[in-house]
Amino acid sequence: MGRTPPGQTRERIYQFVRDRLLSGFPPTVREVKEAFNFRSVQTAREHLEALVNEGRLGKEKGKARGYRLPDSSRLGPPTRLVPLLGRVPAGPLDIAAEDLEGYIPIQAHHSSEELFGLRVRGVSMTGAGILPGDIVVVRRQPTADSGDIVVALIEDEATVKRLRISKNHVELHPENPDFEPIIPDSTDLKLLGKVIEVRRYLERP
Amino acid sequence: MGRTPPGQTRERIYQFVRDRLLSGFPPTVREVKEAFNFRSVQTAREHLEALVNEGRLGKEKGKARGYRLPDSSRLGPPTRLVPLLGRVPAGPLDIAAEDLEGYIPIQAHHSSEELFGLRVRGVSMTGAGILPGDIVVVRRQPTADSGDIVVALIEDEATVKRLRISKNHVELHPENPDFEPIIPDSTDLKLLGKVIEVRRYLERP
DNA sequence: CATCATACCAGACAAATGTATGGTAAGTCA
DNA sequence: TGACTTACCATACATTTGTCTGGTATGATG
Repeated sequence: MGRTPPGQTRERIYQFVRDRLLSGFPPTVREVKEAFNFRSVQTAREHLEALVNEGRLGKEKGKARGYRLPDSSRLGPPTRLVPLLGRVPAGPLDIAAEDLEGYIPIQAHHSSEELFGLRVRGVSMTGAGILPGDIVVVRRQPTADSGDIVVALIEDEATVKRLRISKNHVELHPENPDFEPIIPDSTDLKLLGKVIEVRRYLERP
Repeated sequence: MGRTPPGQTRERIYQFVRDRLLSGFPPTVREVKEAFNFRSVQTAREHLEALVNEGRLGKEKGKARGYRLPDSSRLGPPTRLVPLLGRVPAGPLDIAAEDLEGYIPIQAHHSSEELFGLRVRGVSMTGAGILPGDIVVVRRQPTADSGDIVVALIEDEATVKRLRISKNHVELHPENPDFEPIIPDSTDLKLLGKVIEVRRYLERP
């Protein structure tokens, strides 16, 4: 019976399970057994239980595929995939397939948040470090605070701007001196949400 | 026996299952049954099977939690958690616990890539849309091309700059007119890697 | 040497989970 | 009206999956 030094297989099992969990399809104990060519399910199970006892994995006891990444401050909030949209619907996030560019992984602090990604097309926000081609991650909300960077729909066209609220009206400010603020008619403006994250991919895969 | 118009429950079940799959924990048929207060497992199963027949869900037949998003759903490359470092080691990525600020989820195109995140501290790259507090995602590599944005160690201090390579020497250029290019002595320079992504979190959790 | 901790195996059992069969009820259409 | 489609319910069975009990073997330590 071959046997590895203490801790070596454990570490490889942790990485296998972690990768499976991040890919969205948790393994069964038997899948771990097969992945490592053990002859016994119990071998896999003992490694997994040890990882749970060390706090590196969480677990829903007795449930199929029940191992989880733990909710710990080290790993941060749970990760989920959020749709990257080519076009934003005005209503609820019923995503038509042709509007879906892909998905991006986001650490979501509150699971009730409805998030989406949108690709920036213009240069009106370069002064705020938001360049064409960047992706903004937007939390859907119908209102925002003055000073927030928001995504708004004006006559069915989505735009990223800084919101300025005064007594009588709302303004959408660019962060680029070549552009003028937009003062939309209130019936033409629909605020979609607040930009909570900006991402730039510098390299094509 | 209450009953909804055709297609309405189906749509809500699709969204429930899709969100569970995007969050990384696929549901059992019984979990769908309970989420929708059905009295019978078979009700949930029939909706799920219909979604499979419509091509909106995939499935590993006979497997627990076997429903999947179909391959056409453009999920992108697998996600991994990449360490966010407070200090960059000059050697291999053996991370001391005090240097680890947390983890960020990255879609990794090549599993052999060694990645880390680093928080930007200065204003020398604002012209390139990289602001203080941003996180740069770095792929460890010992060389890069002229024009790449890189992370380099100069006298044990990590800096983010644009690399300029000429015949005789290497320069590290800021993207801010208030700063001068750095022309390091070649023994003082260690190139750690290339910046492949920039992230800005606009909101504290 | 005995003891302990760790890494593995074998087999059986309990529970979770997927699946199948038979059914009711409502709405639409010819 | 009958036939068909769809949305639900009830029950049972088959299979997968988690768990437990008993075991061997190796290396380190007192």
